[in-house]
Amino acid sequence: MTDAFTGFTRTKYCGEFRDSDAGSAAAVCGWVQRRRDLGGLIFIDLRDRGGVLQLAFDDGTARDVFEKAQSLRSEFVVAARGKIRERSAKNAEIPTGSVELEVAELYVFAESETPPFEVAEDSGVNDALRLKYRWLDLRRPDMQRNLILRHRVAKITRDFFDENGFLEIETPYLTKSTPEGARDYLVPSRVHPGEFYALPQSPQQYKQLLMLAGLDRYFQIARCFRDEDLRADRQPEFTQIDVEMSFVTEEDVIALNERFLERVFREVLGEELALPLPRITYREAMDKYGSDKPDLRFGLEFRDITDIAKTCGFKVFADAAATGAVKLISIPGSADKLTRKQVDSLAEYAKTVGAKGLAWTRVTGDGASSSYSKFLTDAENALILRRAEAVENSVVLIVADASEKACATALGAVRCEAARRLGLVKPSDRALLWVTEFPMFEYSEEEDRYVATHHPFTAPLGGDADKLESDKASCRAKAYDIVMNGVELGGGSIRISDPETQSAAFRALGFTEEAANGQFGHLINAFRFGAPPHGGIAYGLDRLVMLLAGADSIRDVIAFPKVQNASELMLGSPSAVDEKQLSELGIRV
RNA sequence: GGCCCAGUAGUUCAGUUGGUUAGAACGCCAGCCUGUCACGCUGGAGGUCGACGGUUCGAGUCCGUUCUGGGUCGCCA
Repeated sequence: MTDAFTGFTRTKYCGEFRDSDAGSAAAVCGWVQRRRDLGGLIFIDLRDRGGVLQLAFDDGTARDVFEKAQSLRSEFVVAARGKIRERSAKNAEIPTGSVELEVAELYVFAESETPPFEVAEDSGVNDALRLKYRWLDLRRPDMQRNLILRHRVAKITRDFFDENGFLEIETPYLTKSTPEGARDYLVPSRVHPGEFYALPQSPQQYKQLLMLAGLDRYFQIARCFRDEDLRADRQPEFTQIDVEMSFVTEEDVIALNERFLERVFREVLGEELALPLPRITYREAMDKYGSDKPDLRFGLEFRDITDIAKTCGFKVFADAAATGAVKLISIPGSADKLTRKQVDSLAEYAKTVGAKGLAWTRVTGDGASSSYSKFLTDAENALILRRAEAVENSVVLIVADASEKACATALGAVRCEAARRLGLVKPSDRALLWVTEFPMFEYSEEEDRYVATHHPFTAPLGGDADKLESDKASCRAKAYDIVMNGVELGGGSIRISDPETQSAAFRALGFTEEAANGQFGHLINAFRFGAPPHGGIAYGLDRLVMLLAGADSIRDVIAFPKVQNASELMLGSPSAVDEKQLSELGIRV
């Protein structure tokens, strides 16, 4: 039987009681975490957002209250009044472990069926079940900590940018489809049958227009939508911290954002970031780590042996070196941990990330054993091991590919996988850096043309402006990414602010003037009326919170996420709609 | 669209070479228990081995298809 709720005022959250509260009256409410019925003595762990408090019922408890306590089960919603007292047996493991509530009044506001899984930290329950019963999953303390942390990051964001003169301005969610970039989510228009709004992939164009409008400094915590396949760090709707500023250079944007990150780390983790953050260029990142978002929590920098490979007698190396590259990493102190079998397993992994194969040498106390040395001269083998700086107990891993980029990308993935398997990363390690000087363009095999690496409004690097159309492959941009632990946390750029350069950029991307005007006419037009120099950045809030929380997936820092096939298991979206809705929208079945 | 992993009790898992009645822990139910805090003790209930089809004297186990979830490549300006 439950009690009618006629109002109840808690003293404070369960987890907030301490020694100093002993002797005072208290009222608490929450969910039954656990019942320990010792016969003449009952303990209830009561849980709310703030933590857990032990309720005690004993021979001093009124009989009807005691009997009510006997009937409590997991996840019942209850409230209790009584007196906080010091425990006779203390529990040092929990913050409230030295006190308990001596219950005088007990109310049961709701009973509960036995939950499909235990509401507890580290439950290890199947994701699908957790998401179907997300409201139970979110009762778990670790999930509540994550959502609280997310709130704090959002609060710090608003405080920081407000204090630095930024205005929070909302931009539309119903906007216009742009064929560049990710697939759009489309929303049919009832008023304009056959026409569609698009949900924004980011507020990019609006925020630039706000700069043209003279708002000078803007930020927004904005939901963005991309209809692409999901990953552990990618959801179809996600949240950006979107920032744009006028009259700034890259240095201004980077300096301000370093102070923002410093503030987040200090207030959320209690850690001091060493500023300025390290910076490496895109070129250097690709050359040393085979990634534009390198994980710098461990070393294992690449060494290039293309020159040695070119002239060697091993066809696999020589052929790759002729047009591409041969690169290696050397992992010291690993030969005793990476057995022959495990190296083979890494080679299998390498193939899944695009490598043709993985050549290796294990340097042990007994000398070197190698998958390729028999094809090379002693001098060439020695040269490679010297280049690798391979000391005793090292493993050297080599990738050769006729495309330098494919070689670097594959070895980069192997580098991260090897570090993971060898446990080279401590959970507390954090490595933040800026990656700068991104290329303006990337060649897209699929489209057989150059596409914008960042977006078509990114300004070319000072010295590279004349390469916009003449040397697309080597033209670099005033673009920068902030990277943490191998995850792209955010990225931004200085934007093009003069119409001439913008036209050149569109021409470089293969847009005719008509096409450019058709898609971006509003921006091009606006640039003719006095565009201030401007630039900005956007962070993936979900990823930032994920890393700060130490979560493995952004699903763990989003209250109601979607699963890999982009459906939401609790409400069951997407779902079919009835014919009437479709016909109203002018959509034929 | 491709590749990889998982699916057995409410939950997390084990299940040998294909062979008798599919097990454990936790949870749940009942009884006992006055200082527990993962309380303890005793007893009990609980299974379409994801689904369908096939091979076989016999399938949780082998094969095929499919569904669900996860990871990843492509994709993500």
